[in-house]
Amino acid sequence: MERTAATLKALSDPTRLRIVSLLRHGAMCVCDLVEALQTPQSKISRHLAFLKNAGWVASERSGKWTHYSLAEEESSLHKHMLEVLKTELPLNSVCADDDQRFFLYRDAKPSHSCD
Amino acid sequence: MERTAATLKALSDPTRLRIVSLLRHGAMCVCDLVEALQTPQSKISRHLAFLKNAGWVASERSGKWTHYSLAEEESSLHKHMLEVLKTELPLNSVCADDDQRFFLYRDAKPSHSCD
DNA sequence: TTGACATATTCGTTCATGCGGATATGTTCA
DNA sequence: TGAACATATCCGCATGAACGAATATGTCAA
Repeated sequence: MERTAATLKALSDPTRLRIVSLLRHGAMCVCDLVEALQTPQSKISRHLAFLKNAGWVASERSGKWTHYSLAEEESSLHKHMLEVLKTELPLNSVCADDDQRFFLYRDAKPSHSCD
Repeated sequence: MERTAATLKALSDPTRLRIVSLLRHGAMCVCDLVEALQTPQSKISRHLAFLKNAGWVASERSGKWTHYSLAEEESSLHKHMLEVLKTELPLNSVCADDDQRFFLYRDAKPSHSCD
């Protein structure tokens, strides 16, 4: 029960919800998130650590960059929650705006600039 | 987004998850919850207030007693989350034990003793 | 090896939350 | 009215989270 509560606690912050929503587009590095969310790097990094610790995201280092992605679902609750989040979060205007900025930014930057 | 985070924050505590799980059996008064969860009354009452404030439960006064029940879903996210919780929480052994105690207690007490 | 860059962590502060125990509020019934 | 009961709220305390700003760590490239 403690573990379940901790899993859900990770979803109790607006910045973390925005990150989860954005990551449904696939893996991305911290600088992508900083751009899309227009939020200081240290804040993003801290929330990513929180999400990772709770099992929501996974990270993989690639040279200078660390790519974050949604983690494999470790439990049935995790899996079903993630389905709901993927469906519901994008409907929120804040997340929709993040998506917009993310696509603009991604299309503008040279491909493979973060590998 | 703030509201969504607040809704989910209400699910970030073990006692509150146990309450939500138990309430799937229908409306009950605070004393039922105190019995089933074997938890001090002030603690139950505080968490009920938190859940009510977040929109997860509704209360109705009936004489001396206040009956709590799961609230009408106010949003799509709320609705889908509740479906997941109703399915997943009872699988947890802590909630299963609560259920057990609840049924024993309810069957033992005179009917209509809390109306 | 030095400098530039991406990311993580620390520091100090502020605010929220959780708790048990005590008490307040509100209701019923004698 | 006053006692008994159900529930809500307050107190004092301890812990945890969030934040911006600064700094540390790790990697690359010249």
